[in-house]
This record gives sequence, C-alpha cells and structure tokens, in this order.
Amino acid sequence: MVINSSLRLGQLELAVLNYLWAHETCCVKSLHAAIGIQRGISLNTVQSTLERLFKKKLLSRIKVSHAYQYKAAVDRTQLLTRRLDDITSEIAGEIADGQTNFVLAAFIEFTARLDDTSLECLEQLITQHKNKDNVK
Amino acid sequence: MVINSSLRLGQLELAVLNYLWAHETCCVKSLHAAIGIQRGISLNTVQSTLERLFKKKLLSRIKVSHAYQYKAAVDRTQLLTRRLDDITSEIAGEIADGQTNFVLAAFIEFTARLDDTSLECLEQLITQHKNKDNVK
DNA sequence: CCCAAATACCGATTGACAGTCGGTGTTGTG
DNA sequence: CACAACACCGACTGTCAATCGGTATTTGGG
Repeated sequence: MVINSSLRLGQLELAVLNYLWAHETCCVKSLHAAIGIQRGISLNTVQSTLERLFKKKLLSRIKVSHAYQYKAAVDRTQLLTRRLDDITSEIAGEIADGQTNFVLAAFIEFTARLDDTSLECLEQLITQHKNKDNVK
Repeated sequence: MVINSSLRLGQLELAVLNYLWAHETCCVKSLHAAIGIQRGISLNTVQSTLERLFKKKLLSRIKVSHAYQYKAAVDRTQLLTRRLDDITSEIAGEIADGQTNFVLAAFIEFTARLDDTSLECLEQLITQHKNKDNVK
C-alpha cells in the first residue's frame, strides 16, 4: 500500500514529454522515429510509454483514422510545479505555516546559481505576478 | 546502466531525515523507538535504512561505545536544492541558457500558492542574497 | 582474560514501477 | 472482405526501497 502519489517519471517518459513540448503533437510512429530509433528500442516500447503517460493524465490523445495523435496535457511549468509539490512535501513532511522558509531559501539558492541575471529575472516575475492578481 | 544519479529517497528514509533534522543526533535504538515502533518495523529495518542513507552521504556518524550516533549531513535546504537540480534537469533535459524561465515561473507559481505573504518574503530573500554577495 | 549482550554488517526476499517487446485483437480503407 | 496499420494485453527484466534473519564484531563487566 503506497499512499505516495508522487509523480515518478522514467527517462523515456521524460524524453517523450520533452519531445512533445517542442513539437506540439505527433503519433507513435513519428515519435519512435524521433527518439526511439536512436535508442534502439522498438515501436512497441514507445507505444507502452505513451499509454503509461496517458493513464497518468500527462498526455491527451485523439484518434485520427487508425492512429492516435498524442499531445502533452501539461506544460513544463505545470509539471515542474507538481514536482515541486512532491519534493517539498516529502522533505517537509507537511508544509506547515511558517515552515516554508527553507523552501524559499532553496529557490533563491538554486536561482542564484543559474546565471548572473536570474535573481533580477525572478524579481520581475514576482512583480508581474502581483500585477496579474490586481487586474483579476 | 543508469546514468541518472538522481537522489531518490523512500518514505522511511525521508522519515529518518525529518526526525534527524528535528533532533540533531541519535542512535539506531532511539530512532527505532521514535519512528520504527509505531510503524511495526524491526530495528534491523531502521538499521538498514540508516546505512543506506550513510552510503548516500546524507548522514554522518561517529561511534560511541557500541553504537553509532547518526546525524544529518545535509540540511533541509541543501537537500531540497539538490532535488531541484534533479527535477529541473529531468524536465528541461539540459538547462540551457535562456531556457530557465519556466523554472522561475514554477517557483513563482508554487510560492504564490503557499500563503499571501510568501511572494513578499521571497523578494526579501532575494534582496538579502544580493547584499550578501556585495559584502563578500 | 574471557564471556555475553549489544550492535553492526551481509544477504535474501518482497513489492513497486519503468522499460522492453512479442503476440493478439480491432479497425479503417482499398 | 481482406489486409495492413495500429492499439492493447501480458510477460519478463532491472532497479531500488523496504524488510528482516542470521552472523560477525566489539565492548563492558565479571
């Protein structure tokens, strides 16, 4: 019995998502051509991975004639936000009030390492986000 | 062959870390008393988990008479920062220049959900971090 | 100095899950 | 309506956390 609903993704699953984030939509065959062949894996393997991702609600699909057309159901930011939820609640146990500072500290720490302008960029995004709220 | 050096931690491992973050240092026995007994697991299971965490360099230990005294080798913020590295590079493939905006966006998104004052708090931390750099 | 209890360490087993693919069922289209 | 293209199911593997029994080791007391 695992309560942990944490969204664990394998390498192939991530590769599929990355491809779909860059290419909007595609079918199993072209995905296999794009990321499967170079890995020496069969079309069926790609197929299974797509089905797993579909069951996880990370992909949507519509049937076009024979084949499904797959599309990412979440974007990078959404998935990353979900993963942030996962790991912070793992590490914090519960995100209790006032216990969130270490999370923010890690954000700053991480952002500062990216490059020289990242912290400024983060500040701008905060300002933008506040304005968005006001407009609402 | 798995290149993925990603730091995956199980629930018991996390529980151990959480306990050690709150209690500085302790031995296997008291850890078992604190978090093992209520789970109905044996002392050996706790022991194995501690060893696994030690091998992962997440705990340090010193021998006091018979028993080791274990201590967290990383704090919450450090571990979270490492996990941030993991998941962002998973989701981004490579963190290329200029491709980091979605990460910052997720940080903002996540922070904004915490509570009303979190974004202000984040701004303050940014300012503090900048000042720290200047002083250096 | 040696024994027994406390403790560490090793190995085996289980369960979950991604990756992998063969085989079979289904379904449009010529 | 038959065939090709595709989806779906089931099986097997590898990895890793969790679990614990058994054995080696160490130390404090007699």
